[in-house]
Amino acid sequence: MGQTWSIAEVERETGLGKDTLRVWERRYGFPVPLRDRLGERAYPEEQVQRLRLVKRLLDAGHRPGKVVSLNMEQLQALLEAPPASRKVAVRTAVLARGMASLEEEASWVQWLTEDRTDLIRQALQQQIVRQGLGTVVDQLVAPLCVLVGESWMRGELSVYQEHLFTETLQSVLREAIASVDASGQNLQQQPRVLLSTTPNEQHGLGLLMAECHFALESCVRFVLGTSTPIADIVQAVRQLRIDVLALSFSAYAARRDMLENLRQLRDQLPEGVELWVGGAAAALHTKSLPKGVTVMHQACDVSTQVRAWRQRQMAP
Amino acid sequence: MGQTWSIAEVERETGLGKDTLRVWERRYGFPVPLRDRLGERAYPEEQVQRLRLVKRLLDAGHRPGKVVSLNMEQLQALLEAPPASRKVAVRTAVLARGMASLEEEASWVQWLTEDRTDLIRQALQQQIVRQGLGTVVDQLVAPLCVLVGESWMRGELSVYQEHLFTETLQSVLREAIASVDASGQNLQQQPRVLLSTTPNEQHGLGLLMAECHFALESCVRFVLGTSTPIADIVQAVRQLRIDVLALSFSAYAARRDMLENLRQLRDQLPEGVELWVGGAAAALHTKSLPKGVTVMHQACDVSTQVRAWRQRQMAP
DNA sequence: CTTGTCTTTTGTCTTGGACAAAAATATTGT
DNA sequence: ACAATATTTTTGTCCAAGACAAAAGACAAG
Repeated sequence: MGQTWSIAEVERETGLGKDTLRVWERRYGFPVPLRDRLGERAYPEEQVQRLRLVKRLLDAGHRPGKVVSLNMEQLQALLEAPPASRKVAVRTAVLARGMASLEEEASWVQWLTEDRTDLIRQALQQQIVRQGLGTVVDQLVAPLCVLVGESWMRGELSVYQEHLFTETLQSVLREAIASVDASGQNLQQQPRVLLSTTPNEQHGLGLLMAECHFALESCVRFVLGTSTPIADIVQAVRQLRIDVLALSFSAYAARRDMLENLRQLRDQLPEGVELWVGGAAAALHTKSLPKGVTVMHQACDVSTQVRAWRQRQMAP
Repeated sequence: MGQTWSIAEVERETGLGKDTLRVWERRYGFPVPLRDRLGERAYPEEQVQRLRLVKRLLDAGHRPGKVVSLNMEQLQALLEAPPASRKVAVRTAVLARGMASLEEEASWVQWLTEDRTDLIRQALQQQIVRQGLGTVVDQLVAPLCVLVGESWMRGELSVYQEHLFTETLQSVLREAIASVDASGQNLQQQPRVLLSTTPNEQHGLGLLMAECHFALESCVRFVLGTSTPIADIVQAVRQLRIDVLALSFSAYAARRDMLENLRQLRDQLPEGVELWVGGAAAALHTKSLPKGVTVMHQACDVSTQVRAWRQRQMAP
């Protein structure tokens, strides 16, 4: 008799809300947890595993009604099939085109499956020296993230390997930023930039890639890290006399939350403060964004926009 | 007529669960939100602000029944008063004793209120060169975190300033770790260490301080970052052939979750893998921990324990 | 001062119904 | 044939009031 999970534990473990889990039980007949002596739901390990696969498929664009009641084999089959939604497929292709060759791709992910983060770190550092930080971020790191996301989706990578990958990238990029800062500052007029993510957004990698470009352009940067409440972002913008607020939204961001947060920010920010957003979130690449929000479709757009900003400051 | 917040927004903004907000309304008569045309709760800004203060008092050890129904002035008064709970007071005193002098304390926090993170960064880097990384982590960084926590509690610091502080520390410590690694490896037998936090624990600073000591002892380190599901921690331990699993629990960790997670880990980890825990969580310093868990009461305990581990490996 | 027992407090879980926002599908116009 | 608009289906979140166990406080006894 294996262990069982409470509904709160399953929420943490799978990222599916309590209300959602209960309503699926009613509608689709899965999951149907056991009950403990108190009548509370007790999910067996096997159902939690199945929920993990379902969550992956939802993130990949599938619909609950189609996948929640499928059994393990059917879920596995779908995960290995090509992306269901056309939108997802297109976006992936756009992002991944930077990678130099198929062989290279294979070797990076291969290293990850073998837990050789030391090799990844070393190779990245070498590439930065050879090609420069900007190029590496745009043409290596960004496509690599997409690749890793896909491999993870297909179940070729464990969660821990993805964590390890993220930490390795962070470490390398932070080091690179530090050495950019050390190599002297440009004296032109520079924007004061605030970098953050909105509440419930825990992914800081996109922010770090953006910071690389801001650092290369010698901007004055203030990094708040992930998941800052809206009210506090606004306060920081005011007190730090920020020119540009840069936000990042990951692929896991809920469309609804993202739009709501952007709307609130645009309303509450002082006149003249620019709002730049980027990241893998699909909703960013649609037209439904509030006015006054600038979208970075690729990491290198940051550099372009900073130069445009300077021009605007010169001749207003 | 100002804007209002939905219950989900208030949950994100204050950290108080939906269920909790509803049950407070029943029991204590606060908050009593307006209702939108649909009958759903719409919290006015003023009540959200009051909830933010209540949350701070709860984190400081006050009890809901005593503080939820207080008005703004009464809450403000309590926040400026000394810590209510004796336990909290004791713990704070222990941790803060490292700081060299009262004047120094004042100036660090002062810099923060003036948003001079550049000065903090610079001063820390200087101190690392003068006194060494280990000493700085134990006697400067750790007490500083406690001080900042207290100042924040009293409302002297904004949320964004606390975020800024955390990011600055992270940046400095990561750089320091990188240069320790660069300065050559010890060839003695070293433990393979996995560093992480359990689900819902977003604070990674404690982990980073621990990593400093592990780095100084030339351990082989794998960093998973924050909030890794238990099952994935266990898998990582197995596949990476880990000797020591190091976890960090912040002051905001829920006692219940922490004990449950530790129990599960201790059950699922392979024989012979050590489980070391540390951090500001009050529950760590009680005796109610499962067997087979080693507590680091201070950051420098890490170095001591690593040396002890080596001895045990030599003569088993 | 510490240790064990009793009482109050407090967060989380329960049920089934409801509805709007999002997505998919059908229908219309060019 | 294709683009824009209208209709239908799907889906997540919210509501209510009640229940109970784990945590914390109070009190007693060694």
